[in-house]
Amino acid sequence: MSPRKRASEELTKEMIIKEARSQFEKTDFQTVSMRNIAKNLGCSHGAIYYHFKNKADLFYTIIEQYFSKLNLLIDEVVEGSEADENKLQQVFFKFIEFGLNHQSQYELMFMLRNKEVDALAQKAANESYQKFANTVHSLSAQKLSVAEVWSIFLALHGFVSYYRGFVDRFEDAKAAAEVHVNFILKKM
Amino acid sequence: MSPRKRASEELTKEMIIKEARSQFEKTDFQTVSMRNIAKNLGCSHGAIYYHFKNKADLFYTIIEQYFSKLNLLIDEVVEGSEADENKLQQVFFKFIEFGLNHQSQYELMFMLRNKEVDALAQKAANESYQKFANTVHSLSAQKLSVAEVWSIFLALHGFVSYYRGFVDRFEDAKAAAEVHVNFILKKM
DNA sequence: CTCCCAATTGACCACCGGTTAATTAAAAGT
DNA sequence: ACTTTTAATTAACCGGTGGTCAATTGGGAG
Repeated sequence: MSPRKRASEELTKEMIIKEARSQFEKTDFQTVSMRNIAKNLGCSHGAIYYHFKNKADLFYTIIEQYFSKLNLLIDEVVEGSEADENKLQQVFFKFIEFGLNHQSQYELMFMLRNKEVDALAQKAANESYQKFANTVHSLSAQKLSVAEVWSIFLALHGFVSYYRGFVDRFEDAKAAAEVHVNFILKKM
Repeated sequence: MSPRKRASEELTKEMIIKEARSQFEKTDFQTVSMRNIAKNLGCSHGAIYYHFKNKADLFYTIIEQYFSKLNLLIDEVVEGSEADENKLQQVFFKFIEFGLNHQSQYELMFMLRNKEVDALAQKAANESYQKFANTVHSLSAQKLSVAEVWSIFLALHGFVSYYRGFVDRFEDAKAAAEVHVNFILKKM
């Protein structure tokens, strides 16, 4: 019936990503659908497939951006002017904050075990962890072992993966996060 | 066409639970479907609804059993004859082992954030945690604070929730688990 | 031997999902 | 002005889900 619309209403990759990201802020991967993204954009769901090969393609594009974002957060802390001890604490904090303020993304980045998205995401996740590990290692006073850094990561991950969905924003778990981070710091 | 079968082939609640549990060992909650359970049982999916109100009902029944199982594992360790220090370590181990050998169940017990199953499961989860916390507290040499026990739980949870899906059985992560448990035990 | 009723079936409902082929129209190129 | 390219729409396909329900079946009770 209604034909195509253009010029003023051109559909761009960016628009799709933006909408997908927005839906993604509210629910999880499984729940977000191509059809719903299209509906909210006021276009047909078929149109999205002109810009993205498939759902995994679209979502991996988004995930990549969030890995960059996380890496950037770590860099920012490192380039700060505080004492290393404080920086270390801040890195832990930032990680938790990121995880709880981008829960759906964190899920896809570090929790999803899914054939579709995996191969690519796993690689990015490993790289991201390497950055984290190197940073933690170089910031710690008495140099930590590889295993210790890994345990630290797991402990942080445990915090995020538990409070995720249970709490809406990082602020709601800030106090608990403080306690947990101190617990980790005590172990080193 | 094919008529009803009875007596020899009677469908019982136990059979349904068994099959659901079995499917549940292989995939997650979302993936396991009433229809597939029925197919594997050689009955129609409608029949299942005669025995269980709905999917959540069926699955909560299963989850309850697994909470009991976890509680039992903790009890077994406590009633052992070793030193408290060793018992503590064993409790941590058993928790991880349970989590990785019953991944889908663990997911439903401690990870799923879902309106359907939640209300009931959350209560059971809290009770189960209380048991864990009390046990850890009473086994620790210099008595741990409530917050410390919680952090320990989160650290263990981090291990399980990371290796889940990444590894098939506990054995595949046993070495890593040892390292992680030692990290947690350090300085306490 | 018949009748009852628990147990079971299978069709049906109303959704959801991703994906794709055919079609249309706007914009760009000539 | 015309063709070509490009971006969008449409509608259908295919497969899945949970859930309901009238009709049926057959085992066991009387």
